[in-house]
Amino acid sequence: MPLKLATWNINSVRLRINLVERFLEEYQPDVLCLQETKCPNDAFPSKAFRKAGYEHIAFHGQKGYHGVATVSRIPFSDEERRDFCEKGDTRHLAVTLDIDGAEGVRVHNFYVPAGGDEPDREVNEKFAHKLDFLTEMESWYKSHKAKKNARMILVGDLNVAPLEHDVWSHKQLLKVVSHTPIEVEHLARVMKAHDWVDVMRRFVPDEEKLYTWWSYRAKDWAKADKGRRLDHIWVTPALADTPTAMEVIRDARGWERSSDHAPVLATFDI
DNA sequence: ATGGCTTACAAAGTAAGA
Repeated sequence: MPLKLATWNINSVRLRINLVERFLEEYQPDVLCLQETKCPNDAFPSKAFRKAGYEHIAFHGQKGYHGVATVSRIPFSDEERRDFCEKGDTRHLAVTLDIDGAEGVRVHNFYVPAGGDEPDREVNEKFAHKLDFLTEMESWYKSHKAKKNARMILVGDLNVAPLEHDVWSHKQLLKVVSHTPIEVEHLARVMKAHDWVDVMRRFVPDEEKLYTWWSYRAKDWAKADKGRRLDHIWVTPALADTPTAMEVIRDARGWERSSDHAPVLATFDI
């Protein structure tokens, strides 16, 4: 069956609930994973999602910042919220989609720490946290590897743009957090831990520019086009042959009072 | 000219994003 799944760093789900509704209406994903919901659990706008046909809702939020949520038209079970780095923050949520004739597909939704300004773990504890978070992801997925045929999708704002053409200027961003070699190495180790497949780059060659985030600070973000690919969709080898389409919904970045991230939409034949 | 903006918050400036 076809499965349409989207990931979007929404930068406040309450402020932009109208944009989320528009996105669901126009693009009709089966599953939407949100990051930076900035919303405590008791204030999550579940009603709007149910009204839009997304009856299956899981969230993991806190006051003020961070927060992830997964909403779905397909039933799911086995909700899991892992506390990476024992910070007590809200950066991970996993569910298992109940898909016919299969043991289910596990969807991991991540919001990896941004890492602050200075790319040096000795002087910047936010950067240390980011690297440690990635290292913990690596060891966690290594421990999953016993289940070699696990059918998993990993999405979210990973806050790392790994390839040269995942940023507008490789040279100018080498010392800018999100594109430094040490972050790229850490992310590569996470990928290797379960032989994750980079779904977005299956559809766009490595030599082509591909972004999901554009700063609010540019006067004209579309014209400057100084983007970065911070948001990702990965699958385990068991699902490597299932992706049939992928699109960055750049249009949504231009909607009135939009998030600084665009949604990424992928279709699978599961 | 990448940081110029944007968000949440028991609210004026602070923290956070990246």
